[in-house]
Amino acid sequence: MICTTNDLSEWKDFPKGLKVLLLDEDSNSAAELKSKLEAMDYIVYTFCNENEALSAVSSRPESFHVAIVEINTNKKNGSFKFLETAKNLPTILTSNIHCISTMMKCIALGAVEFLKKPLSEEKLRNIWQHVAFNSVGTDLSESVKPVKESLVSMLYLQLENGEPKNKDLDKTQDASVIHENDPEPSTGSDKYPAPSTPQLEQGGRLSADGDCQDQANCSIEKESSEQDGESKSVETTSDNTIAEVTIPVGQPLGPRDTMVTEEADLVDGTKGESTTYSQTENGVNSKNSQAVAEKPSTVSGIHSSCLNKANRKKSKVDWTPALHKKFVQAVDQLGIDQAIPSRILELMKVEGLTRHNVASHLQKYRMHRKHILPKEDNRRWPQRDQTQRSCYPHKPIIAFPPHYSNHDVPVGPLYPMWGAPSSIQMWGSQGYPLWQPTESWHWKPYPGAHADAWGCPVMPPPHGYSSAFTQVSSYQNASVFHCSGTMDNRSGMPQNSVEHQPAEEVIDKVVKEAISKPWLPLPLGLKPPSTDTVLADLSKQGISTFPPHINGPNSSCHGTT
DNA sequence: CAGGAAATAT
DNA sequence: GATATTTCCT
Repeated sequence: MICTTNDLSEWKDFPKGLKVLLLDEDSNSAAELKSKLEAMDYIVYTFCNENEALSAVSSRPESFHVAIVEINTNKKNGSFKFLETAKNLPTILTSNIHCISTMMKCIALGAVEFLKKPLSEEKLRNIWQHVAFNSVGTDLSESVKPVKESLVSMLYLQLENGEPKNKDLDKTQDASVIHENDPEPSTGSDKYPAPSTPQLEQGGRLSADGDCQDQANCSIEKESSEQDGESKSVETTSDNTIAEVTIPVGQPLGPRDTMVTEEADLVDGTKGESTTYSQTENGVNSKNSQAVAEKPSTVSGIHSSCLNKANRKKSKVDWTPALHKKFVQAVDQLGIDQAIPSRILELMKVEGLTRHNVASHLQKYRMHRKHILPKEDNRRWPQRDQTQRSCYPHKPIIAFPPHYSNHDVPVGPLYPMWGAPSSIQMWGSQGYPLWQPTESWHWKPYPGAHADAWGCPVMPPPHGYSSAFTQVSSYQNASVFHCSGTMDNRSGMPQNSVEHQPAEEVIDKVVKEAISKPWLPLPLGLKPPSTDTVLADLSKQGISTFPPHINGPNSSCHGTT
């Protein structure tokens, strides 16, 4: 959608050189596809045998930029295996079968797209979008470099193309910009801290609007104003790469890959400089390339690969759900009382983030907690719906807790999902855990996982309980279908605040995990039962004594590490 | 200098 | 109006 047909036609020769691995057991189909792809200048490597394809991928991963795998009814597993094995290779699945669940599964397993056959030129033409142009730390990035560059120049060519006369204008402005902010040319990558990890974030889409001319004329003033000497933070930079720069970095931190991307800013201020922190769950490659340079227009990046630096002046931290999650986890871990900006910052380990950023976020976070939670509490307790929401279906675990009105502390988080009575619903039915709520952080990440981010359990117990959230998410990703069951409404069920309970297995697993690893934070949404509650519970079950270790996480874990 | 709250800016 | 940044006070 970002690219119009026109754009594409102008780029017609763009994908030239992009290497496509084609796996299709039907040689006819394969041949046909191959020729189509080749007609578009893709370089196609055909495989009719999955194992061969896989070995090719593993032996020379850099040889493929994207894979197109066809799956047929009888041998679905094959492609799943491919997906699972060739994780680093953006894989597009194609098939005659158009089964939503299969599609979902494929996506959940990491496929970047599912195309139904027949594959039209139109469909094929865009496959390059899935190439991880910015994927650093992968061989891929290297091999794709030429393509990337090609794309870049293509982009600018096109721009100039559209409006030759602007070129001058651009140049002029651009030049000034560069001079101002760019004391020293060349790649300044080393100067700035790189983000923390490699990820497979896909390159953003380049939107080249023919209209950019308009903006080309826009004024570019802000540039002059400041270049804070203490560049505040987020400066990532890698050398070339036009509009969007994604920096890889250090070591893989498992699920907490974090990356920072920097958008090129548009002089016109439309979407000024902005930095986006985002992370990907490691599980499936998430391909939410949100960071997209709106319009490369004015500040043509072409003249300035140095744009990076020019950019790095003032960037705005975008508290994406992922980033926020990290934040929350950090706060959790520290405990509400220990949660101070500097510590949180440390825990988050997000390159480029500053203490100020965190402080600011924390401020807001606290505010929300104070205002939102109390209300929720009052609203919720008086009702009798805890019963089924409870993790312990057999009985309401907690009697009505006294309403602690204010201190944001004591109030045990309510049950599974507090909060957002209705808002959560929306995503309760989603089927694509991969989707990322792009906007506000009212994001409700995943169904069943928890509710409002703010309302999260970052509570009193010094040892937060949220990290497991990640796990929950993963589980859910793994079982994309579980939610289907949510739909069927058991008649009698009062539509309690939260009906979309995750699949039981998921809950089980999480609970089990929580039980077996008491030292880990509880999953969001799970509330440690109070000691009293537990005792009462046990006694009702005829158990009057209990081993010491059973003591509630709640009351005892004050491990002030 | 850091944390936190309030004022500003976008 | 919300959210992020900056400023100011402690």
